[in-house]
Amino acid sequence: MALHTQSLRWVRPPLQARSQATLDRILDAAEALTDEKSFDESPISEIVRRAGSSVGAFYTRFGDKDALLNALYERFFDQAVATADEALDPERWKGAQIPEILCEVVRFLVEIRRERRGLLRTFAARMYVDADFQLRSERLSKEVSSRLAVLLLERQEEIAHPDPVLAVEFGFLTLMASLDNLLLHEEIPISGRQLSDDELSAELTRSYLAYLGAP
Amino acid sequence: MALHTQSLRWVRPPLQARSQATLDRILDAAEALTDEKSFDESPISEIVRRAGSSVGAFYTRFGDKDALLNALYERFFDQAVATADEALDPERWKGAQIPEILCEVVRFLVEIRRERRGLLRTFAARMYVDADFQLRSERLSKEVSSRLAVLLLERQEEIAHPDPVLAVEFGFLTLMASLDNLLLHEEIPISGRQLSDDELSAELTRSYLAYLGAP
DNA sequence: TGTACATCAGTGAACGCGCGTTCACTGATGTAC
DNA sequence: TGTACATCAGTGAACGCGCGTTCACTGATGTAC
Repeated sequence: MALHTQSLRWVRPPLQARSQATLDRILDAAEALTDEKSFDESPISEIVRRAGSSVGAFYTRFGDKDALLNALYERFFDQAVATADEALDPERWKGAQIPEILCEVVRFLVEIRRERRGLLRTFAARMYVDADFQLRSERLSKEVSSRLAVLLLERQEEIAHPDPVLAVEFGFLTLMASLDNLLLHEEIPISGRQLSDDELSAELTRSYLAYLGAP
Repeated sequence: MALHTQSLRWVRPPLQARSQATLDRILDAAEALTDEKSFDESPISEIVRRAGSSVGAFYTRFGDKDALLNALYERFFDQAVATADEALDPERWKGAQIPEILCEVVRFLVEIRRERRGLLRTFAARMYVDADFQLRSERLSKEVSSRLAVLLLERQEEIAHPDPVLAVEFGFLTLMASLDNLLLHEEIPISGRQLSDDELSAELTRSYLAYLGAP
């Protein structure tokens, strides 16, 4: 599985099913904790307690606490790329126009941010503080962005922006930045009230489309 | 001075010129350090050493380390609001159209992010981790946003978006989010190369204008 | 199929380092008479 | 104008807590013959 191939870089590979299960439980417990407090505020002792494991077991898998965060990131990365591959498969969108595509993509990105809010918040915070981590997470953005680019640039005649290649990527970065700001923090009221996810998606889609110069 | 009025909430007020100077030096040293490492990685001992002060002096001003961060924020807040008041004064923009205004505003916001990168990065990271801090820094965004809104909504006939009030604020949030993502991290190459500040400003302005539905 | 041995996996108490915070003390500034 | 006293400001060594990490040990799994 791609998951394990990637994680190898941060985790001593488990050789028995038992230790693989322990590893998974530790990752799950750590991710669950991100919904409650920041990574720095989550001691290893608490993570392993929730995982029904022990500190010693932790250190047979991970070199240090940072390796855990990186492993969490790799796991998310692999899942995200796999999902993007499927969702942005050109076959799937045959005959569709750009607005249709973006509307769906935005909706999907909003949903993910809801589901894995704590984890993504942890990553977002870390990026501002750790340049290496930022580099690694840029890779994910590029990975998704390039797949989306294929789709949109096939429909270049719908794009009025003078530099479509730039526009697609820049617009995507803007979109991601907005998503992180709007959905990973506490609720932010806009023009007096809290926007629903649908309204938010609609505005973000509208913004991306307008920037590209598509209908 | 507004600066001190605000800071009162986080700082025991200095009664002598000498202690005011010490306080300023501590704030300056702390802000300078944000260019080198994160706030968490900057021990009080190092901050005060750079300020030519001492740990004890620190604790006669600040209740704890958090109070320092909050004081830094208050200081920035007051400066930012004062600047916004001046820059977005309706008098100043008599006869100007929206594109002109936004172009200037974006350019200015980019510049600030260059000048105070470390500080803003510290704030950005903290927001993801500390809900109280986020609330406080939302106030700044609203403060600036509302002044910009006055300017733009005076020119409502230039705005095609069906809900101009929402559009102005939402567009501003999107703009700020993008600025933070693009300028507070390490350099991010876009479509193969590093964009200059001018190119970046141009794209961000174009994006905001397009979303509003202005020329 | 059973036995011996090697390696993997896991345990949790103990260690130790870093850093925020305290505190007993010295020096500077201001004020009252 | 000088003196005594109170308060403010500053010093830096010492404390102590939290938490990441280590380590001596037990138990489980796999393998060779």
